Amino acid sequence: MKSSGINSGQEDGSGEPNLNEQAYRRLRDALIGGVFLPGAKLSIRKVATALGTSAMPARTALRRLAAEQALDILPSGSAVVPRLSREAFGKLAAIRAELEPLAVRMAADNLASLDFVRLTALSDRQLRALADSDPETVLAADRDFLFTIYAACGSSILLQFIGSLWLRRSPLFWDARWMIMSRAGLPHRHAAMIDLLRAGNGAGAAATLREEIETATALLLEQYPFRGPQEGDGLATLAQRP
Amino acid sequence: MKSSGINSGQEDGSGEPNLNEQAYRRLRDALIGGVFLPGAKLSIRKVATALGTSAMPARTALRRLAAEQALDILPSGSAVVPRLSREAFGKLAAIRAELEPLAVRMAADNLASLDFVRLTALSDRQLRALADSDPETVLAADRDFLFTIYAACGSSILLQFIGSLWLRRSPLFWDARWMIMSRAGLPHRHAAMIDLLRAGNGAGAAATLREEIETATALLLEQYPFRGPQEGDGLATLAQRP
DNA sequence: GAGACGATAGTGTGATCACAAAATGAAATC
DNA sequence: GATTTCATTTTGTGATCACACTATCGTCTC
Repeated sequence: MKSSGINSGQEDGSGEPNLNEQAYRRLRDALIGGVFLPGAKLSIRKVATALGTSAMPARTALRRLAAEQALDILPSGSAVVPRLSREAFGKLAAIRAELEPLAVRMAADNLASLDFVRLTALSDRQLRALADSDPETVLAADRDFLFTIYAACGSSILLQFIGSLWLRRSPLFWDARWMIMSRAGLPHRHAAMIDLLRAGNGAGAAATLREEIETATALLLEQYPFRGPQEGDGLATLAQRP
Repeated sequence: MKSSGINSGQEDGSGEPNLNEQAYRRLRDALIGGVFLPGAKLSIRKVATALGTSAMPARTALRRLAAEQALDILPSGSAVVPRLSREAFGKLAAIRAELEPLAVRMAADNLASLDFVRLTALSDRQLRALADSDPETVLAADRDFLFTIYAACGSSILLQFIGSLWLRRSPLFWDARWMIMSRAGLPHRHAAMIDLLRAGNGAGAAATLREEIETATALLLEQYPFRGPQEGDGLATLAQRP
């Protein structure tokens, strides 16, 4: 991926991530890692304290995540981790089912042999984690696998949109991780996608992914207790994370 | 559209838009209206002066627009109006061709008779503006027509994504407005879409829209002088707009 | 004319503050 | 127990400032 000289204001002049960017990344990673439960309120001052910064970087990061749809804003102005209704989750999945296969199709001609080495390793890693009942690694390997493909699509906007969708539903997915773990057939599809992509069949790989998204969505729509109980806000855990 | 009690931090307690939101809307509308040329730099202090606020609302609005992909951020941290390459424009259109028909399909069952009255009026308005050689109204009627449909899709995220795509390519579209005006067949498709939607054929309307997006994209990819000359930054015009 | 250098102006970032609004908890009332 | 009221605390917003970095411009040298 070539750098276009355009970034998101993420580094100071020396190339180090500035405090805005560090706060954003830590919050983003915390969202992905299930630190916050759906419905958790994130106060600027409390996040700043947990991150060890003044209020400004926390505020900027929270507002950025809100603009990216990862967080909602209450009428009071407070940021809150989205609590997805069954309907909202279904619609989010419908958007994913359009955008992620598009990214696969766009990426198909750009994947190099090093990418395939990496994809194979990630697929294997997921298999092992599944056998080891390690949901965190299963979810991470899944994410890394798909984003390795998407990274080759050549569209930073498309990557951003997909990232937003993943962020938005991360808390729910983390909450549902044991349900997802019990689902059969997951690793075979990644291996199948690798084979299709190797064979130059981007459309086939895209269709396989679409089916995977739709299958996972149907499972969750059927089994996940939308609007389950919520406790705690996760800020103590945020302060402890690097 | 029902309010979910969740907003984007856009109003103070009394329901008035706060300064952040006012600055955001004015900048957004200025982007849509072609006030800024692609490549124009938007300094926080200059935008604040033009808007008549302190730096904070301007800064917040610029960062929000950047997070939404409407603006890019240079390595220096300055916000800049995106200058789309031919490739980037083509990819942006590919994303539109996935998301906007999805919105039409999702909206099809939710459109009410008042919506059709409005859609018909907007289609007629666009016809008149086309006859009157009034590009601003043509583009505005096109936008209002489509967003009237999309508003019924039931997904705030999808609306946000589509809005982001429209914002990002607005400066270019404004620049290309006379080229777009010369294109034949535009109003017939909106009338056809209305008929299809009335008949409950959301998939047909979505396919018609997809064809429209792809036709317009092909025209611009062929004829628009990507990386044309750029002058001025538009900040004086921003200060004058309400 | 091209490039390097230095001075100056402009710029974004992060910190901090004040204020008004929202949230919270306790006490009183029904 | 449920609701209302009130006092207090918390909270987001907007303003302002200082600082370090970036951009610009003018001058000098080759």
